[in-house]
Amino acid sequence: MPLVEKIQNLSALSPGAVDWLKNNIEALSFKKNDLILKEGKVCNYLYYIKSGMAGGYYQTKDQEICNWIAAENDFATSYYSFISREASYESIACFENTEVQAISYEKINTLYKLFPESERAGRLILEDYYSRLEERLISIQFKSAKERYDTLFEKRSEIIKRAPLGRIATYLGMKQETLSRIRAGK
Amino acid sequence: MPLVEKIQNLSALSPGAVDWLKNNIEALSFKKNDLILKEGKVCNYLYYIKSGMAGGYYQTKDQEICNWIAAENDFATSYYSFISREASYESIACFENTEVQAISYEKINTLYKLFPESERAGRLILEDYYSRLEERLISIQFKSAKERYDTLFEKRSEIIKRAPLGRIATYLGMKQETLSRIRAGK
DNA sequence: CGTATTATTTGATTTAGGTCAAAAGCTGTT
DNA sequence: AACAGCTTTTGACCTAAATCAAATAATACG
Repeated sequence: MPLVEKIQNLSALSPGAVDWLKNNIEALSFKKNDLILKEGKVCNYLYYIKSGMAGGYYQTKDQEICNWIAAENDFATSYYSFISREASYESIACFENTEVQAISYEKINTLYKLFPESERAGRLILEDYYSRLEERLISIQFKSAKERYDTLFEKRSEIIKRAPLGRIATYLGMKQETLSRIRAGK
Repeated sequence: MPLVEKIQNLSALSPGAVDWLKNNIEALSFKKNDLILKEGKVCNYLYYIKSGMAGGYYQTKDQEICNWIAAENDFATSYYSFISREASYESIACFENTEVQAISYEKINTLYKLFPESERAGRLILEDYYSRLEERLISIQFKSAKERYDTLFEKRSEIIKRAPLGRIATYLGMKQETLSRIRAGK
């Protein structure tokens, strides 16, 4: 499903908005391990993954922690940097060769001005980010490592299958060894 | 510091916007243990605490988990419900007798229409909520119970002093017994 | 291919914080 | 003041997951 269709599913857009969007979306291609965004830069794009897989992670004293993992038909951006226009503390990297569609912060704002009904879709995308963050907090605070794994397995089995184990582990808030043992059923 | 001044500190408002705000803010008084918002209702107000203390919490299978605690000069609302217009999963209760100023969702939107420069302040308030949530996730995921307590003690000692221990414990993601032992220095 | 490098698994051990149970301290009410 | 009903503290014990260390397995690359 291309980006425009995905947005349409969130909230209907006028034909004019659809046309305008189609002319203002960029298509980009990344190779496995390419960085889409480097920590310290402002994230100027809302990305949408057509194929492949990418993730956002940040550096702590002694390890990289994965914040989110996005696959086909998922949005991907450094949310806080994108909305606040401040430097991102997270980097975004591709876990596979990845094709994305991207729309810049400026273009989105032009879209809002030209087609006010598009604000609703924009808000829905960003709210979705917020509620995912909330869910993640609740999951880390109250679920056991195995429950967190099982939930991800049910909801996003493509991540379990395709993302690197180390990334999945830090995303789920556990050590790689623990994830490996859970996976082995021990 | 009254609400209007607090907002001015975030982002300057025109004299017209300030006047309009002053005429459209409600002042409300709550007693200790009063509910400001009941779980299941849409949160229609952005509250601002003039005196007292309140907190947001939600019910799990076997306990109430505190999401946030706000004191004098803090904003307080059920963020997700307020922005999405959906039922709140959290309740807001007063931990002390509490005086608040409140502005409704509708009035805020009128303000935005009448005085577009006010959008910036609105966005800053909401971004602040998002980044607090992020900080909390990171803290729960990577800091020990004692470190989490110490951080709260440094940053918000009024909470440590005045909020009920059980609320502080669930807010910090630990058991009350653990918090009590940390406090006793054991 | 075969070897180097990186990713994953397995084993042994430790530990932070949870659980359960009871005691001690507070606060408000008549 | 005395009692009831909270909140907070303390003690003994237990367990999930971390840590440390090493062995395999998978992947990439000349």
